[in-house]
Amino acid sequence: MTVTTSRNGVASERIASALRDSILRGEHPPGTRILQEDVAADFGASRLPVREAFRILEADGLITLVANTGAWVSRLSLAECEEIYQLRERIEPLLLGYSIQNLTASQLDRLDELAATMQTLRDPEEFLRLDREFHLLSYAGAHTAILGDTVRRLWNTTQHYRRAYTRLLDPDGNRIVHDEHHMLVQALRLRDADDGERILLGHIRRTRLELARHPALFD
Amino acid sequence: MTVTTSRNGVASERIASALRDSILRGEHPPGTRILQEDVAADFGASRLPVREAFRILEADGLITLVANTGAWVSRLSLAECEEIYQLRERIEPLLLGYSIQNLTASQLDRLDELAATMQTLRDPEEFLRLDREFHLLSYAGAHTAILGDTVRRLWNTTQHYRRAYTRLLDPDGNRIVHDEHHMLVQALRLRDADDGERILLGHIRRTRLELARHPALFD
DNA sequence: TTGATCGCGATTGGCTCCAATGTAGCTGAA
DNA sequence: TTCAGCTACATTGGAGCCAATCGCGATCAA
Repeated sequence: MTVTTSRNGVASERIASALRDSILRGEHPPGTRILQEDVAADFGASRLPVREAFRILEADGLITLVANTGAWVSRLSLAECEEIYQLRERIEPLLLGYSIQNLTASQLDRLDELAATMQTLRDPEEFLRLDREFHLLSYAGAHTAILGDTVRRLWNTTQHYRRAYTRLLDPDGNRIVHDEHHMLVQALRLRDADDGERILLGHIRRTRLELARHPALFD
Repeated sequence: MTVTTSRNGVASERIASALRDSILRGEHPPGTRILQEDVAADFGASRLPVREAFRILEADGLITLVANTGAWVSRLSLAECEEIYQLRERIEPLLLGYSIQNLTASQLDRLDELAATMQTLRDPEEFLRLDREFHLLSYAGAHTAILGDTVRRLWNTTQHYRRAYTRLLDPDGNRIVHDEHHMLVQALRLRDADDGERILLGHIRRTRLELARHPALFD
């Protein structure tokens, strides 16, 4: 399941959540302008909660606000994308270490199922949805607020580029990704933190290096 | 120099910036409630830009918003503080590696000066100001947006606890801190990234362990 | 034809008023 | 005395209106 639009909270948070999902689904590519009035009309609200939602998404790094001018879906330079992947190389193994001790049997089964399903998928958008669920679920055992939010923010910021990259992955690249999924789940099952962190680090590093080979995807 | 209230941007950003500084200066201890109307009156504005400023500070982790209820200066649990320090152990050496190549001679001189001044200071608030400047300046050579912002956010979130901790540091603890300052500047001067990262890592780790010995500072 | 300048329209920023919600204090009965 | 329920107030959330600002296009001169 994708992240559903939360019914909790006030309008600004609901709008931010829904807008975040639609940006992550690729409905607004990087560089697209977003008008307060359009969003307000979509949600049947006034512009005020939309302005607050924009502030939330700006802090998430998903949109860029310019005073008196407007809001645009954020673009990344290749350098910024590399920064994010270097950060993830440092942080995610730590988060996985927290998570690996507490994953339940049903969560591990679901991870297996996701890895198997992704192997046979043809649709890139469906792949991205499952990949996101795999990613979030593998960290679900870590009962951390700050660490988890930090990783989630970094992941979201690069979603557009993950999409573009996924669409041009050759069959061999796909095979590597699928192997990594299966190996990671196996390490999680064995509660082998060292092995899990090693596989994860390798995956992130490999992706970072491959993205660097496609500078045309960036500004 | 403290972080000055930016004159750039619109009211909500100016208010957020000024409020951030005053929280970091300790004028609103953790758990303090902040009313929209009070802030609006302080800045001669209506509540609207204040509401946007609150959203910005919430994303910074400095205040906590509860719908229909109010805003409070964030508190940290010991576990969250440990999370932050573990993150910093992973991230800051990376940031220092970027910075060490580009620090100018005048920046290095200022770092020397700061280290020496802090050694003779008696006033904790003045120490915190200089410590913050030292921290920011040592990373000034890193021309990174995302990495730098992430570290700045983590640093800000723990400022209250750094304050409380500084006030109860014994003379021996102070001596260690001062030694670390001087050693770090020396490594920076020699452009010795490995040594700089080692010293920085040791400093953060030591502080994390010492904070864990004072659980009474936290919730 | 090209460049700069002026003005208009589109869009965002901000204020005031009103509605909704949560909290605290009071009243009453067990 | 204590606890439950109710009422009133303080505070936040939201809508509409007006002002400020920016970008774009038209106009004019070189």
